[in-house]
Amino acid sequence: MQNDAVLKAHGIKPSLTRMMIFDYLNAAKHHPNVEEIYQALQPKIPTLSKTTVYNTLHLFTEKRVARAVMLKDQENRYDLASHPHAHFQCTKCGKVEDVFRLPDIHLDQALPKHSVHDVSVLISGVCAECQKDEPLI
Amino acid sequence: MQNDAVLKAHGIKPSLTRMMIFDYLNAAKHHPNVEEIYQALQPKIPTLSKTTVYNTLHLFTEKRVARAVMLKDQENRYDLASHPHAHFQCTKCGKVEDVFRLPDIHLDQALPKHSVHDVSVLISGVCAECQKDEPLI
DNA sequence: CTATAAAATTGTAATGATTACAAACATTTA
DNA sequence: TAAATGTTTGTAATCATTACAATTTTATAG
Repeated sequence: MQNDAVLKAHGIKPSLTRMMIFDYLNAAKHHPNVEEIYQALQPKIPTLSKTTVYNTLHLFTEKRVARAVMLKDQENRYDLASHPHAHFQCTKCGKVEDVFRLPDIHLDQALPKHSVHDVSVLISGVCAECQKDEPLI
Repeated sequence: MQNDAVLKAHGIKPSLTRMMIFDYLNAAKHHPNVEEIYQALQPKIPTLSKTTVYNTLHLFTEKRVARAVMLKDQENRYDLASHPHAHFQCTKCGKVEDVFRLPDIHLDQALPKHSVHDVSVLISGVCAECQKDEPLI
């Protein structure tokens, strides 16, 4: 599928700027942040503004074309380390719930040469409460 | 184990401030941020500064008494949504690697009433490169 | 082909969490 | 008791993100 078709399929009008941001994400093997995307594309789109990059990424995320990668760059909520568990965050109301009883994730095969200290699992979606409020889409 | 013993066991001197922050985390069922911890404890410790809360949480995290919870509050790195995978971030060099071949996480039993849109897995530890550099502790 | 409306893009300023850093204070050790 | 070490504090700086209004571009109706 061509890139513009991917955007259209997600209900996004494929403007040039959007296409180029999509292309950049598509080619990037790392996980670029806004600054990086802006610096990379600004020479090609001289009028590009950082706000547009923010807007576009928010749009992509909302329409599920892209997703935000959770990293420890800006950590701001804390848990005692004693009870490992996952977190569910509702995209409607923002509430966070603990999720226990997750299957163990075995990493030995996937990461044989790494020393694993911690595994964070964040599940996002719509909680039971918010599903009552919202009609089916 | 008493709280001060927990701190000592992790090599942290149990000062009053540290004990109270530990107690607060221990009692909190949600995932408080720095502001919240500060607001809750400032009446009890009138001289408390926010910097101390930051310092203490960094210490706790470093000594593995607490851990930072990954949430979508400040999302700043992006991925195309098309290839779900986990991320490994090295705590020494900060490098991020993709991790494929993770076992599927089945959430139906754990979250029967929720609508799950996305699952983010962040593994942290020391990468193969950085293990060469560092002698065994 | 205009005129109008809608959507996309831009730039500036504000916000707010986090960090840097040096000073003040407390505690331990010689 | 003095010196050294560790802890706490306050202020200022940083930096990603957001708010918002203005501008430009694109689509649509007459």
